[in-house]
Amino acid sequence: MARKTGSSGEKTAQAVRKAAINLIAQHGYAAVSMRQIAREVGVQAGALYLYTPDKQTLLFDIMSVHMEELLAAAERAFLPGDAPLSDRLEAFVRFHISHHIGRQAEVFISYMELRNLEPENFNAVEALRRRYEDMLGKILSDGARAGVFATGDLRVSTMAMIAMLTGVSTWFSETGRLTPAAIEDHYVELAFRMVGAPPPALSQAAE
Amino acid sequence: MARKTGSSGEKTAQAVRKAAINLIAQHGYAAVSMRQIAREVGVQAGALYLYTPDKQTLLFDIMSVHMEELLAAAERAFLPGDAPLSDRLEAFVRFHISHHIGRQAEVFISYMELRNLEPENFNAVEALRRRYEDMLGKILSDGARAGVFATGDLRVSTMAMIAMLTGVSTWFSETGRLTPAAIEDHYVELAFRMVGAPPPALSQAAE
DNA sequence: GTCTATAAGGGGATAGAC
DNA sequence: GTCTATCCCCTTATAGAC
Repeated sequence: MARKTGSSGEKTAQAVRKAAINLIAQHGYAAVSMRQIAREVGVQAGALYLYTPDKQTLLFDIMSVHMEELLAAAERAFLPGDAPLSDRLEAFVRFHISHHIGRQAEVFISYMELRNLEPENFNAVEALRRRYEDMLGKILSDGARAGVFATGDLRVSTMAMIAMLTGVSTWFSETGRLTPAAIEDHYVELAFRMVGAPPPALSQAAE
Repeated sequence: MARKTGSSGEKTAQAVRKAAINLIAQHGYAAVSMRQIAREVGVQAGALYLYTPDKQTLLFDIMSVHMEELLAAAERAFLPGDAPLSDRLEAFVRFHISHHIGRQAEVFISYMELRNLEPENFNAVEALRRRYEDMLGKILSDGARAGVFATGDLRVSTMAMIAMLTGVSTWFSETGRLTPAAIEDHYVELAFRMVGAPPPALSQAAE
């Protein structure tokens, strides 16, 4: 990713990406001009085209890199299918919260700017998102089949849990009242109760 | 709201509002031009300024009217503080889901376009949103104090539940597999389990 | 690798005719 | 109540100097 049009400085390429992420998260893709990004980086507007063929590709790269990092990190954090279901759910929740807490700008962009992707790019990003959702879907469906989780409609429960968890990025603040660890614990508790299972920190007894 | 600059046709005013809502929800405030809105309405761009003093006010009106309608409808749907807590939570969840299902465009705008509001307008909309969140917060804190709901950290639980419920607007489709009534039921179940209370459809026994 | 200059077009908003 | 015409500014992207 981070497609170069020439053999330019890697440092500047990263600065462009970072500036674009911050500005787009703050003001929105359509509202941010290439001149603004250039000013933030400390170069002239024309120089940006050494690092991206156009503005649309810059957005697509931000979103697809974010989704690919999310998937790769999720796959590393995931427990195999033969691990206890409560461990698998807990690992997913803790991973999702901690990953999202440190990436508020990217998360925001990946939700908000889908509509500004050209159709081909949109489909690519959506496919990655669906793959991620399915990782939780698999845990919940395995749990429902095993009688450990009560999911009702699986798709609704999956979407509800993802929405609940991702919501952390709308209010989390580094300087806030709660530590990331405390927030993780809390969401683990909520997620377990949501599927009618005893939160791991409280007890191992059946409901 | 829907501030007029003159005494113009109410029908056109509504058409402008509706076109703006649909276009902004689809493409984003910054990406939609006044000319596009005018084309959708079937007038020339200049004529729009009979119905709004400027583009920013058009956005603010859409968002503040949406939030005020939400609050007014919520207050009508709400049960008094002396009603059973489970009834109050169920009423909130059913109201929230049904209200949001029919207003996907407005809901989307009210989340996405906050950053495009000028500071004064932003503060006004945020105050309305906070008032709405506090309505759920009150139900949960009353329930926690009565020992009926397990909320852990009240603010986290409130934000998590709002995020879970509002998420319905990202995937609901009129032509989808599930009816609004079935979706409502499902979210009621999830919400009750989330706070460790027995879903009303299943039983009235304490946990 | 970055700059300046510029092409080509779209933006919000207003004036004044009808 | 709406239209046409227009002002002035900003946009993305490219060309060519350094």
